[in-house]
Amino acid sequence: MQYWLFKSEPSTWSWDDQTAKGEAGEEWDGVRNYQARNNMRLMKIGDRGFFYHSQSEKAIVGIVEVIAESHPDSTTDDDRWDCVDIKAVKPMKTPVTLEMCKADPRLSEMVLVNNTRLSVQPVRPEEWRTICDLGGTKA
DNA sequence: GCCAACGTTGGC
DNA sequence: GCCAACGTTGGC
Repeated sequence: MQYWLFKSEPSTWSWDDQTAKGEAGEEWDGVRNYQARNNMRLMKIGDRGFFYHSQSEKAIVGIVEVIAESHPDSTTDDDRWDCVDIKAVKPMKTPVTLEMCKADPRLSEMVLVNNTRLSVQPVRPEEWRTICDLGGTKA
């Protein structure tokens, strides 16, 4: 099982939008970046991810689960772009802000901290545990 | 709102 | 195949 992080601007697609979809989940579409797409192609059903709000909030706000593996992105005819489906699992008890991640030495090598622009990124198991801890949430 | 970082495009 | 120009993202 792998861990990931999904980044979204709350004004475009927020945690509330995601939870409103319930068990049915939703496509993580609109990704037009090869690295992010390649990460999605590696995902398996049951993999877990953090849901991160960029821009104003800059915090990990919830946990999601992959419910469909990579398939063509329905929002484009361009066959270069694939996406997965994810569903909300649970919110973080306390949102884990970017500031907290930067301040924690255990997270100094996190992609979120070092490559701010990558919208779908891998998370190491130890980073996953650290963030769950900071967020007061059991994985 | 600005700007740095990064990715992509297109001319050569 | 290189590299300059451009566009986009996201933190500040």
